[in-house]
Amino acid sequence: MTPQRQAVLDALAECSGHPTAAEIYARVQQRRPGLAYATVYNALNALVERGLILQLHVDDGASRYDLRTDRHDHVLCVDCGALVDVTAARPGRAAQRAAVESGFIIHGQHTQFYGRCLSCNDDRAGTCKNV
Amino acid sequence: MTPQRQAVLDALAECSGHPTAAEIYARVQQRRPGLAYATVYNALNALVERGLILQLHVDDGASRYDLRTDRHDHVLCVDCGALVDVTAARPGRAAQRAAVESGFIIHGQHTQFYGRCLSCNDDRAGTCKNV
DNA sequence: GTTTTTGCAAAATGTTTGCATTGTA
DNA sequence: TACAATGCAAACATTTTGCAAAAAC
Repeated sequence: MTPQRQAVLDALAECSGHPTAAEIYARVQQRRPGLAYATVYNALNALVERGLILQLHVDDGASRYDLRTDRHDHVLCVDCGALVDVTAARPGRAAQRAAVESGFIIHGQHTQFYGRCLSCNDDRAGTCKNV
Repeated sequence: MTPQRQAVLDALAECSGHPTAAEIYARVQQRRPGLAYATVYNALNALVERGLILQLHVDDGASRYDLRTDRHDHVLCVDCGALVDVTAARPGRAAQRAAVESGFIIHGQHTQFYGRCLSCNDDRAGTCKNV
């Protein structure tokens, strides 16, 4: 754990929600100006490999990173892109059935829910603050 | 539905599994040489918008496209990248709990299972044909 | 003293855009 | 005629790579 990686981890902790690499880069600049973009990616990849953070692929944009590493699922607002953690469903039956059906050995699972957040649902005018 | 979009749809149907835009582009070249890469993307986006195909974001690489539009889930081999359809779990309880927990109105859900396919599991030497 | 990491720029990858041209309703 | 789609190149966004210098073990 180098100072740079710690700085990236700190920046991730300070960002609310599930920031992208770009957001983490912007935040980390406040503490360690000049830290290279590539180093942020290096650090993020290293942290993901070590299991200290999660990398999420919620849509076709940039990856988002998540400090929470226990098993949990996510709800995405299709209007504003807000991403919220939710308690994971028990793996149970679904994983077992998927294993039988596919012949795969299954290690994990992640469910992504799609919907509309409270703000986007209340006012259809698009004044949701998360946009 | 233009001839180009039909050609893209045909190419998708001919590709086994869940091809990327690049694979679809390569395949469509056989029928309509010279069809532009951007047109393939245009066509894919138009088809996704119309609900004729699905766009999947399984990892940080290229999007994969899926002819199957009924609700179903996917199993990903973390070694070779093979992606297999499986029957979707009933939405039921999990979605409802996610809605309560997040305050979102939830329209849909997709579960991604992670594991290892039969080939990758049998021989750890990496002779899996899907790689 | 060897191995890993950083920093930088440049490359690779995946996708979209601007715009003139073509085709279609 | 109007409207949308194509084709092309170039732009854009995201992420990785190559390599020299610096730091860590």
